[in-house]
Amino acid sequence: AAVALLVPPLGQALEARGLRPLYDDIERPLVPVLARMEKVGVRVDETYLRSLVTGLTEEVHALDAEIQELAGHPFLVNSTKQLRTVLFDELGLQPQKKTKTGFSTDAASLAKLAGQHPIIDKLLRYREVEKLRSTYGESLLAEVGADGRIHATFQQTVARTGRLSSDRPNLHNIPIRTEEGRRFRRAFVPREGWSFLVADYNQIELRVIAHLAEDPGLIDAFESDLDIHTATAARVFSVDAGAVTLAQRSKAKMISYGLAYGMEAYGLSQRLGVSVDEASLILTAYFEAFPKVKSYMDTTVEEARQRGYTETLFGRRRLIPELSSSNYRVRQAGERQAMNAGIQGLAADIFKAALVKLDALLERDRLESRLVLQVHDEVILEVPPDENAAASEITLDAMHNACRLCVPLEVNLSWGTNWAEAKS
DNA sequence: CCGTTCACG
DNA sequence: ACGTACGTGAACGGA
Ligand SMILES: [Mg+2]
Ligand SMILES: [Mg+2]
Repeated sequence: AAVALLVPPLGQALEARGLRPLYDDIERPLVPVLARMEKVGVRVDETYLRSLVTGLTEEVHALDAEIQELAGHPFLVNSTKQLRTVLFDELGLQPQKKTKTGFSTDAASLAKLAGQHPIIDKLLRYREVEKLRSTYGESLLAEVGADGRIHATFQQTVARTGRLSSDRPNLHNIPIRTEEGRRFRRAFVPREGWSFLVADYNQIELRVIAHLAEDPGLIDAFESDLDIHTATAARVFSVDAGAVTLAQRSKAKMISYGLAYGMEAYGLSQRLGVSVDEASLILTAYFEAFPKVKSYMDTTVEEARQRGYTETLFGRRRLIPELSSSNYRVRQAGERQAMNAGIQGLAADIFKAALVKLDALLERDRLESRLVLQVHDEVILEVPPDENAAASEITLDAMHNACRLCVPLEVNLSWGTNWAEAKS
């Protein structure tokens, strides 16, 4: 009753900002879709998860002892403060970079010290294993409910770009990049006798950039049959696609990823392990090959500066007060946020539209298949054996046709008896 | 409660 | 309120 009083003013606020379609067609219909996913949850193989934890706990324990032995005295390896003292005061290793509170001990800094002392390799391994044990072992186990499933909360109003987030637990950052971590994905399994269908967008942010910037080279690259990074490298380094080296491809790939974040020459140089001068040359070559990407970025920042906010293609706004800060660094950070918001935000809008559409199609066809997870550009469904074909078809349809851009939205589909299998 | 670190897209 | 790549959430240590 009291809530009814909110409808007129909130409705007017939506109208005034042109947000009515985004709300009516995407955000509001998405609420029950996410609610069902939370309620359904995802099944976890608890026994298997526990076995992973056991192995990791043993290794962490051993590494912990070795590290303290190499330090020459007991200390809390998990304490960055104590570790700083050991590395930079006692062992005399060269500090690489600073944080607010002292010298950094992050993995990138440690990696630069590799070979200078045997403690470094042990620490890197310790960090990796301890992360897996604590965050994805113990903590995930504690979230498994009496029904053998994990029920996260999917936040619709947290991320400033319009993305979803997941908490208690976060199911958006389950490991995949290392084989060791990827084992945790195997713990996520479908209902007995059913299968997982995983569908994810191929390069959605780069496609969004191609669309927004209307860059002919980038659009062409997506319409050719070439691998996108190879096609990009060919243009950047002015060689035939067939002559692109692996090193050139990986440089092109790194730029493409950094693009949506407003990466500069320094950032590129750090990630490529080349000099800032070389990185600067590569970045210049990129923007010469794709000039409209450059002008899109510039225009986006300028518009945001004037209005105080960015807007996605669907009208979603993000205020960026940092753009009028008197502090140069703060202002620069604001510029990168402005560049990124329209890109990450449009990809999120498209993905949400796909979720709503997919849910409607599952309902329309009275399928038992159900959405159990989503991760930014990926959906995971559990599917009974007799619905494989139908589920594939509507998932592809919903995602492929969620939005019409000037480049196709390509979707990868795969099946598995666990989350890891269905991603490989 | 903050800072650091690190997992993901 | 920050060096330099955006967006999250979580574990841990320490004040
Ligand atoms: Mg929960
Ligand atoms: Mg993808």
